[in-house]
Amino acid sequence: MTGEDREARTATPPRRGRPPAGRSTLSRTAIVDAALALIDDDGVEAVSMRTVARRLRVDPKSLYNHVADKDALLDGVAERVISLVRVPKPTGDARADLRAVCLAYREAALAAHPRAATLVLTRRVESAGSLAPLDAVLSILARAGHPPAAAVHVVRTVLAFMTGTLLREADAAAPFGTDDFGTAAARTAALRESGFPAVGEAAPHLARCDHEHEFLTGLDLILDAFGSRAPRATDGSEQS
Amino acid sequence: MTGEDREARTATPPRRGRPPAGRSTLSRTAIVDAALALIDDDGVEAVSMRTVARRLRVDPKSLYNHVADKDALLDGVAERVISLVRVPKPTGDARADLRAVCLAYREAALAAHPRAATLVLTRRVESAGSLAPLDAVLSILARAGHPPAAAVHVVRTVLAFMTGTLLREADAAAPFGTDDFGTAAARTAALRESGFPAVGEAAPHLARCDHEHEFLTGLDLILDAFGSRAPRATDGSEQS
DNA sequence: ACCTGAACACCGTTCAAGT
DNA sequence: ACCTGAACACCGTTCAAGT
Repeated sequence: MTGEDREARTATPPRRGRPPAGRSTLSRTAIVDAALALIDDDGVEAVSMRTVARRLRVDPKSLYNHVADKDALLDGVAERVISLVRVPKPTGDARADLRAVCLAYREAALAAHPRAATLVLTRRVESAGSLAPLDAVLSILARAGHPPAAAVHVVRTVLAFMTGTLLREADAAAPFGTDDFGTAAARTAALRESGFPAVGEAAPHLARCDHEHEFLTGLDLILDAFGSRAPRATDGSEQS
Repeated sequence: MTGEDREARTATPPRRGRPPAGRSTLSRTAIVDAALALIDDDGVEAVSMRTVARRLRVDPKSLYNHVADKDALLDGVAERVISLVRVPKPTGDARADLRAVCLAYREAALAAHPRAATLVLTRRVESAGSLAPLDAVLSILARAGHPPAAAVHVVRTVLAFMTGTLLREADAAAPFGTDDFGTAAARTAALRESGFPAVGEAAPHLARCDHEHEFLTGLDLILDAFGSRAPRATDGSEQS
């Protein structure tokens, strides 16, 4: 902070033209880094081409030499975060391995960069860097005997559950501190007075949420459900 | 369009001060209506205080007399769409009744206002008008013998799955036409060349998606899973 | 109680001109 | 190949002044 001040005071006036040979200040990855750091500090809504450029001490328009537009930049951030998923080594126990990948995904998307989570969950990202977790899950399922069509279906169901759950976690984290007491009481009261009988009855349970427990038990439920459907042994072709 | 031109040419110069008595041009619901209509026509990203105001032939700043800010306006739109869910009459068959509410939710959130879907799925809305579907689900579960804590857990798991699934449907609808052939082939090829073996293997299945089938079978899977856990009969208190 | 003029501090993006 | 000055067409929002 004081370091930044000193640098700002010493700053040479912005030079024009190509930068001095080897000193290629800017790059796509540097820009994505800056955007992610900005999101970590101030949230997604703080991202603008101008604020990102400010962080890099660069003219906003310079970004367009490395990134198509703001939308592409945000895609880049989402992709980067997914690429941070540390896919665990498979043990051979399909169910446990699936669970482990899901936990790693939650770790990267939610714990490491909580304020970038909505980006990751909300944007359709399918570029090279982000396919590793998908590949891991598909190969676990293949080894367990699921034909590709069935495996894709499992992936989609699990991913849908995870997206919904993590999205809920992500924006619960924003307004309230993780486990808030006062607001839980207020929310209970509000739900009680809503005029909806069943909502009123369940009010205290609706007002607070143990996110981790919710995630783990929901995931187990779904994995159990798929586990109880015996996968086809070796044959890939089926009647439909 | 020609009608608009004519009106625009005839338009009286904007009058100042309070409008002529009974003619209260503006209201919160009128503004939400206009925003929703705008979203239906041009998508969420087309919404600005200025475009909404233009649609109402009103000064942008006038909106602030009825709506706190743009964020509150978008909340209002999400709430309105949820309030459009037509909760079906319960038949007494808990499983079928749950399924019916979920289908109604999908109908309202996705079929009726597809371009507003992300708004509904993405914003935490808990105000009076949008609690009806939640109340319906909770009362179905209560009647089936689930104690409140368990019922809330079921709701959360099902809602997470629905959020993820409908979000996927919503932004698949945007880029591609519902069932695209050419792009499916292109996507298959791209996934094959990704260098990830399991992804390559499953490429044709990843490239296309029967959204309705995916939704229905996923939902059945989850409902089956909960169905196989016998609900506690009458007693609400348990050991934990 | 509700509207608007003037104004502020922002945006994303283009393009030609520089080195 | 990469940077920037000038510029365009937008934003959300405030506030005092009007009726």
